Amino acid sequence: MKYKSYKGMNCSMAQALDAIGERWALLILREAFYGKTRFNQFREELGIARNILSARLNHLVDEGILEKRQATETAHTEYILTEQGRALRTVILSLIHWGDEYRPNPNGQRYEFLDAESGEPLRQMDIYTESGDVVKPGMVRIIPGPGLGAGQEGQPE
Amino acid sequence: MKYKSYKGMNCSMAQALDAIGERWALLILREAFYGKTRFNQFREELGIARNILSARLNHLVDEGILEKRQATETAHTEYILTEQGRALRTVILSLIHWGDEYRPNPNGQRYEFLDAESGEPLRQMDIYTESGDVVKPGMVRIIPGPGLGAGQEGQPE
DNA sequence: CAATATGGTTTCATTATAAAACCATTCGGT
DNA sequence: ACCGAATGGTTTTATAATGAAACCATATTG
Repeated sequence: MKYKSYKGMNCSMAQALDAIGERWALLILREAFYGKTRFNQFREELGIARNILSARLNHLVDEGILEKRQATETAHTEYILTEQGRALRTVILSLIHWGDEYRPNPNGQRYEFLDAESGEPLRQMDIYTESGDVVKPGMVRIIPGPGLGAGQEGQPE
Repeated sequence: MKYKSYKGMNCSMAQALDAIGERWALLILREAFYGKTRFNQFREELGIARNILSARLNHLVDEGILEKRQATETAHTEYILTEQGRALRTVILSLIHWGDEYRPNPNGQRYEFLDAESGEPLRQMDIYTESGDVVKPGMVRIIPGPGLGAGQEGQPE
């Protein structure tokens, strides 16, 4: 793969987008998050071309985000989220919340989300300090870390 | 526009990805989040081709995610996050956190994030119930909402 | 044993991206 | 007034990714 890859940027977000930034990848992962596991489930739900779906699933398996399994007995293939894949839930839910807010479906939300244990609804995704206060938009301060060559300073939004 | 656009899926996450899912878009928005505002700042920081950067900036302006301004006096152009754009901070920070965790930069993080008011570091992005409990991976329950159902199943095209 | 389900791969036309060249305006100095 | 650099683009042209359709190989079902 030569066209893509933001490699050479030693930046973790670019690496993240190398793993999941291709067209369809996040929608596939959303379906996985919703519990879909099979090739044809993804295909039918998303209307994605077979060859592209195949390429994406292989890529996500290579990246360690999905795991490919042969279901015993029934002998069909399953694609299951790994721990890395499940860790993308914050990305997925942030996107869904943003879309619900700024690009809403005229018929209302397709799904609603609850805590499986308590049955409580979820909070909107937000940014918190370690002591639990909400950080307001524009109030994130960005400071250089060890991975940056000394000098440049990031500014608040 | 035939290649892009996940239209026809009446799903807010697909709409979100139509707005910000193209190659480079999220990296541009990250730079905007970091305080960059100018064409050449984006270009130099990201190494993106001028024509593509131009196309992306125009698209993000059309989507209402960036606002284009003529800086008074100095007469240079500025691209500023709108409220919609700032609301993508949860998406951006989720991606950065995931990348830091699973695709770390060998030299360490490029930036660290603090609450501008208290100076406190930020929590890892996570999912919370309305009463403030963390929802563990795999413990989100997804139930059908009003947008699902009646004669509209993700009919592609 | 034929039909169907499943999970693909191959081919080819279309579309997006990247690099480089070119362009127009403004600004700062002499 | 003139020169050169800075800024913010647009226009080519080659290459790479995508999408649709056709094809294929096993398994299972009836």
